[in-house]
Amino acid sequence: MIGLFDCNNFYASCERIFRPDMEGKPIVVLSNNDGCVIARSNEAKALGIPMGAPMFKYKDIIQENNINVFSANFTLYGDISNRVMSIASEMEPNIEIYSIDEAFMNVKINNDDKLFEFGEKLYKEIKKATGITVSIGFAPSKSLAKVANKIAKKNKEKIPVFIINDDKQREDILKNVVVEDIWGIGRQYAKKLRNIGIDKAYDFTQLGDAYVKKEFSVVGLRLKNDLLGKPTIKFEDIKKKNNITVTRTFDKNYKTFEEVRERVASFASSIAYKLRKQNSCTGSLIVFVMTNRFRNDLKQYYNSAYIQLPEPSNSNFTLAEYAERALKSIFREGYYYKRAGVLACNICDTAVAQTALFHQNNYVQDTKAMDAIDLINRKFGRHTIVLASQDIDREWKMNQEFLSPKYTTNIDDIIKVKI
DNA sequence: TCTGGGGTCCTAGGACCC
DNA sequence: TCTGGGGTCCTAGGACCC
Repeated sequence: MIGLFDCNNFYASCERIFRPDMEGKPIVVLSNNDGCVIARSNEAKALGIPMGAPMFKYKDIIQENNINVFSANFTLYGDISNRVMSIASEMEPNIEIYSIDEAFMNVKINNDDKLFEFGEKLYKEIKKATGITVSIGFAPSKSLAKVANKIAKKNKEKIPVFIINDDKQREDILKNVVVEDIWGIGRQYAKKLRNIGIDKAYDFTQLGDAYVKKEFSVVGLRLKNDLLGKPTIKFEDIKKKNNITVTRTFDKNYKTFEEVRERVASFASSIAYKLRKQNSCTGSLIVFVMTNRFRNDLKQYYNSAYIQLPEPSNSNFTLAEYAERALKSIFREGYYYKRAGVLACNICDTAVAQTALFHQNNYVQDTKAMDAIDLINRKFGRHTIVLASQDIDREWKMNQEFLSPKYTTNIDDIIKVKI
């Protein structure tokens, strides 16, 4: 059976762990730069704050209702996530971490009572060790586990575990699931289905294979079979990322090449670091810049450049150098830039990276330098050593007005208890 | 004034190879 | 009138997920 557990209101719950006074009170968590609402507690949802709400448009509602606001603290969320995942892995090592707050598990139990027991134990262990509550669904396939998970989440009073384990029950449930709620059916596909009179997940599973494939591609066909209880969407344990992206919206408009270059160099360094963490290199980069798409009064510009590296690399030096070259090719004077990003494509394992025929890179030296930099930055803080092209004076600051402490990762932020 | 960030997979078309 | 068959790589775009 496939299990799926999912943390409830994850970011908001993380903020609550060390703020028990926030229990039962509305909380929202904002995106970088305090731009949009990206997480809400149940109380905030009930007050009608939608997902993705721009902060400046909802300021009044937030104040009137005394909603507690937090800036995104991804260091904290990432650390809590690691703890949750490691507890789950101890109970079932066959686990696919699907996102920061959810994971599939391939459990070798097919008895409802035993499954429920397993789910209950998982719920309690995670709750006890981290303070986070999860909802758990079990079913023969991934998409059905998603459905089961959703039902479990609605079960407010009991232990949130739900099992789909027989055909009759599965059909009855799918007859009550609207197409919008199917995992893998988004806005466009839902519209398409509604247009041909398909409203429920069950109706979708009754469509012909050829038709589904034509209209929704092989992805849709896989989904159909998966919903029929034939596990078709593969279970994959830990895999490396095929793409790594670092993009940011700036706190203000940038006009000069130097300002944007600094950001791009930092993004490239950050990508290099992420590559090293998963033992990968990238063979090429994409760099993009764009103006503020919400400002109709300003000239708009978007451009991206693809650049190949002489050979795959995960060195800050190389990536920053080539990212800058790419940036040079697309940067135009006279615009107000609001956002830029660097993408690593063609990622490969470091061990099998194909070096150039006339290999001239200082690969060995770079590797040693990167090891040393990583070690120092781990010991003394993330920005102890940066490239000269990066923001040495730390002028660039994200708007983070409501940032909570890094309770679990920074020794100075650990809470003090008076006895 | 202020509007996030990071991923996956698939398809189609163009340019190329033998 | 009729014009093979089997590939690769790259780019762009569209759909989806959290």
